[in-house]
This record gives sequence, structure tokens and C-alpha cells, in this order.
Amino acid sequence: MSQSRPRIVPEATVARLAVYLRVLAGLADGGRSHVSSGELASAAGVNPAGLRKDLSYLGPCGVRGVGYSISGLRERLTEALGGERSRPCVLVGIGRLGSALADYTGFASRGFQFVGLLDSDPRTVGTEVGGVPVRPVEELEAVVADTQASIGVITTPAEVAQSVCDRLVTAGVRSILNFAPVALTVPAGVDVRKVDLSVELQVLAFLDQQRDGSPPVVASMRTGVSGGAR
Amino acid sequence: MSQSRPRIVPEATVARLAVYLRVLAGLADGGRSHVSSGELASAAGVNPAGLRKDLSYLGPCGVRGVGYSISGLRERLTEALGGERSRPCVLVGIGRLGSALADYTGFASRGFQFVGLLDSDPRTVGTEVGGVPVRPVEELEAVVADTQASIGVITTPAEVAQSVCDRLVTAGVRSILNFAPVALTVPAGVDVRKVDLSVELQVLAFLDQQRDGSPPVVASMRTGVSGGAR
DNA sequence: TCCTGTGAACTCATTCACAGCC
DNA sequence: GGCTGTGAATGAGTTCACAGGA
Repeated sequence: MSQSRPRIVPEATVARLAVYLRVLAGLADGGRSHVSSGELASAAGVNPAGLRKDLSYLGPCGVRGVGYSISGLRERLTEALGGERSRPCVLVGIGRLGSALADYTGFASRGFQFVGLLDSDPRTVGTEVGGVPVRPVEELEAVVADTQASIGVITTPAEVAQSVCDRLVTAGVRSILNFAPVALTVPAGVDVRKVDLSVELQVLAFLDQQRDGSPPVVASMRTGVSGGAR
Repeated sequence: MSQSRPRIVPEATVARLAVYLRVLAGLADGGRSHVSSGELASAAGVNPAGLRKDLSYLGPCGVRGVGYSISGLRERLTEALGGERSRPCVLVGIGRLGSALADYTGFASRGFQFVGLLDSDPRTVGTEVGGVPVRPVEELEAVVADTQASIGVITTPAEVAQSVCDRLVTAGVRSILNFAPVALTVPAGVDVRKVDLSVELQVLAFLDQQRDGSPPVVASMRTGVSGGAR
């Protein structure tokens, strides 16, 4: 194993490494062999210097005056993000969003495999999503134990999210992705990340309204929001 | 040019205001009249001092020694986030994720209304999601013009996201929420926010792997005690 | 020359600590 | 006493600018 550098990788950087990997996949199809930080950065929507810094956390990856080898960099990034090993995940709450996630090909192609789908609605239990049968939520502990899943995704209504979370943690899940609109409490050693879809829209609407300079709102607000992505 | 107060609301704060509002809605049901920053903060999963600072951007909201009036604060937050006026949105790409979003009640309850659903698949066009008919993507410009939508949500495959984006911008949409895994390029004056579901999972997996396996570490990362959200 | 790698400067955000008011 | 409001301190993350190798 090539455990190269005892460097510390900022979390913000980790999030972008996955993006670079995706962009590289697209470039590889084009038959090119090398790419510069500027090119890659613009495709990924980030600043070139930032991209170089991100990559430098993995140790030197490129060749000065030339750029980065596309295949070499893909390998490096893939390894940094955990290689190609399959990662068993369980997903609780097979509503619209849950089934959309269960069937999302973007996960499977990165090694995420939903080995357990759980729901409390008897009408949903027994159906299949993406080839995996939905099981009753009572079997949560058994499913986690069987599959050794270490990642749990919660797409239940807010009211039950905390109890589902507690059960996941007790069953041994240490990483949780929460789509329910509540703040989950977990013991130390467990990592929770939250995705709040309506908050994203809300922020967009806020900026939108500011730009139009319409309502008085409260006193004082920024007058101009620069455009551009991100 | 009448420049108002230089007081600006940081974007990170705006994102949390929506969360506070949601938490307050829950508290209001309980029949209480006031809350302290500590209580509210713990329910929202943030630091009390941070919450007070967030609220202070709206001007003084609370009573020293007492706390915040629940109803008063709800009003204030609602107004700051744009009141209760309905916001027409168009959604392009009615696949699994798109239909999940179109039907998500969390949006409607905040005034977001999907007045236009568009898709390119003839099998999807003509169906209804959440009571709104899906129309052919060719009618995008007409729909935006008719509905005066200023917010667009893209849930198409990555390959067509940029062209859909261009058409939205040309049609007059100035705020875009992008779920497609590509960086969109837009002219100045247009705001794009990106949500990348697989990246969130990827980061979670990375942290997971670091904890289990190797000693090397990710920078800082809060001592995940109570929900290390975001 | 071109492009990477990286310290240093800077911007943005969070947290602390305490002053001020009830 | 309790709790808000806020300057100051800290920290994270981004951008700059240039050193250094191909």
C-alpha cells in the first residue's frame, strides 16, 4: 500500500476531490493524456490555485511545466477517496426522495451500494427499488448486522428521524447522512452530515429578493450580489 | 445613489435563519411564549452565541434577561426571508429526483410553488406530479414567460444541464438551483447554487474510512458531539 | 517558456467573553 | 440572577504571488 503522506486534508478539500474525479472521467473519454490546473479548475468551477492546493494535500501529483497526467491523477484521487471497494449503506425512509436516492446511479458508480432499504409503511415494504427489496423498519438492527453497513442515510419524516438515528447508532452505524429537516444528536465518534433541500432554495430566494431590491425587509441589506457560480 | 446601512447578512446566516424558523414552528405548537437562545440553538444544532449573532443581523429581536418572543421572532424571520408571498419556480428534469422535489411538501409550505414542470421524455410529458402537469421542455421559454418564475431548479442529466441553464437564463431566470453534477457557467447577475448528493456521501465515506483504518487525519472537523452538521 | 507547489495575505465564519438591560 | 447583543479573538478556507522544476 502506498501510504504516501501524513498530510492533513481539510474537509472542504475532500468534498472537491470527488468533483475533480468526476471531471477527469469526462476528460479521459476525450483521449487526452494531460490537463493543466487551469483547465481542470474551470471545468470543476473552482479557482486554479485552490485546485493545486487541494491536490497538493495528496503529495506532488503533477509535472511542472506540463500539468497533471489524467490517468495518474484519477488513480491518485480514487485511492485517496477510498479506492474502489464497495461500501454497504442502509437507507431508511423509502418515500419519494428515498427511492430517488436508492435508484441514483451516481452512487453505485462510486462504490456505494444500498444493501438495505427500510420503511415503516406496509404498502412500501415488499416492493423493490433498484433491485433491492424494501424491508420493514423493525428489521433495521438485523439488516445492519447482516450487511455490516457503516453508513446510514435517513430520508424519513422529521418526527422519526432522531429515533431512527439512535437505532442506527446503536446498531453500529458511525456515519449518517441526514435529509430530514432536524438537527440530529449523536454520541461522539459518530459523524452526521445534513442536507437540507428546502434551505438551499430558501437561500436562493433570499438572494433573489435582495437583488431585486424590493421589499423593505429589515433595515439594512446588501445591495449588490455578484453573479457567478457557487 | 442611496446606499443603505452597510449591515449585511452573511450567506451562512441566511441558511440558518430558515432553520430557526422551522424550529420555532415546532415550539409554537407547544404553547410557550418565549425561548432563550440556548434552547433554540440546541434545537437547531448550533452554538448559542452564533444564533444570537445571526439574529442580531436583523436588528435587536429579543428581550434581555427574558429571551425571544416566539411569535415575534417568527414574524421577524418570515419577513426577513421574504414574507409569505408565493415564489413561482420552474423545475426541469422530472426524473426520480425531480418528481421527488416537485412533490416535496417542505417547499410548498415555505411559499415555493412549482408552476412549471418540464421534461424531454415523451413518456413523462403529460403526466402529473403534485397536481402540476409535466410539459415538454420545448415550452420552457413560454412557461417562464407565462409564470414570471425567477427561480429555476435543474434536475436533468449532467450532459444537458448547461444548455437548460442557458435557456433558463435567456428566458429571464436569475436564480438557479442545480442538482446536476456539473459546474454551470452563467453570466454575471445570475446566481447558481449547487447541491451534489453523491459528494456528500463521498465525504462521509472518506471520514468513515479514516476513522476505521489509517492514522492520517482530516483537518480539524468538529468533535462531532452534537450533530456535526455541515 | 510553461505550469506546479506553497508560504503569506486575506476574507469569511465561528466562538469567546463580557457589557448592558430586564 | 438571567439573557441578549456585540466587539474581540480565533480559526477555517480561499486567493495571491512567486519560487522552482520540466
